[in-house]
Amino acid sequence: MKRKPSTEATAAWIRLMRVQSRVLDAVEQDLKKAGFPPLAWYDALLELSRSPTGEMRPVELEKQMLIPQYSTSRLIDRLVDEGLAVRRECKMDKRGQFVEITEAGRELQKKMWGAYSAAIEKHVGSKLSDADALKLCGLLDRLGCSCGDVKAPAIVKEGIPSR
Amino acid sequence: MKRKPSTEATAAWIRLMRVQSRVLDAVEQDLKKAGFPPLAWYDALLELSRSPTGEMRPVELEKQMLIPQYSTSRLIDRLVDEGLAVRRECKMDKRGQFVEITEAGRELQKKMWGAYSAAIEKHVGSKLSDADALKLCGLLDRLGCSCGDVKAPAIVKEGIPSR
DNA sequence: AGTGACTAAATGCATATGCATGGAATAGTC
DNA sequence: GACTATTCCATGCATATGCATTTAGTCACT
Repeated sequence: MKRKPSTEATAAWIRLMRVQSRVLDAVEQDLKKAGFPPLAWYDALLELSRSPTGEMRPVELEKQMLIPQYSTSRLIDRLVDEGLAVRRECKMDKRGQFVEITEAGRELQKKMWGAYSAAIEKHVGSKLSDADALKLCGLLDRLGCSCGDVKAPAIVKEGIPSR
Repeated sequence: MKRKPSTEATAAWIRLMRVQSRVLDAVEQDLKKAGFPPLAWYDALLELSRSPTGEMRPVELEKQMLIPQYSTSRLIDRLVDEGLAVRRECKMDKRGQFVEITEAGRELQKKMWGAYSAAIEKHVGSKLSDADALKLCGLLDRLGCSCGDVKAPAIVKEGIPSR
């Protein structure tokens, strides 16, 4: 295996990091200006709201969101503190628990989507044609295993995406 | 202006975030396993080593790295604490100072590039053809203003990139 | 020369994150 | 049934980050 990346691969990686970081900063700023909590709250609430029963095991949320276990634990803490979710014990597995979204959580998720979708349009949608967006997805898929991912395209068709 | 992004734009954004995050985690893990400090140290040392005089104003470093001022200040603190850089006063502007890379800093930057380049090849280079990498760059450039950016392609030709 | 606006950089305080650890429980094997 | 490895989740401690504020200095204008 080659040990040195080509200049093209290196440039692509650097560009990927810089652009993603810049756009994410802009999106987060838009959300903050609109008075919303961090994007991770939205992501968690979205995953919970998409669950048929409105509840998930923390370990499932952890897998969907691709964050460390201790991050999941603490994110749930914050959602619970704000009344956006509740913890309930899992009868089948006493080690674990369920996290269930509350009505307030569903409301916030919907409201955040309003600002989040506007931010996506502003920083991404207005700069890429649909054809280019599809091309970008295809290229990015080469870098990450997309098969095991949440079916983002299918979910996006619902109009409310997963991250 | 449209308020709602297309499903393609949304999917592209989500994919961008997930893939970048996954690849960055993998790269950071590789660096950590090799016993190196965080990638931000590398970026700062690279910027400093590329300066003709080996020194920069913190505000210049801040602009190159696209990080907040207080992050720059603290990152420099850490580099200085480890003997990788030194702070020197700026005669022309008594408010400011110069940050100069040390020999140890140049050494670390080179050593890190060895592991960093291998990680880029492993997680990016082995998965994208050069043609695809160029396409990816072109698409990403649509999302961010690349004119004012550090001339990454030119820098990459040196074999040691900027982020 | 004086002044107001702006800049460069550090820092206090609060919050978030990284990591390893620990406790309780489950699952698989013998 | 006993035992072991693994899993699920929370958390202590240390470090990093976000933010506003502060201080010292610069610059353009009058």
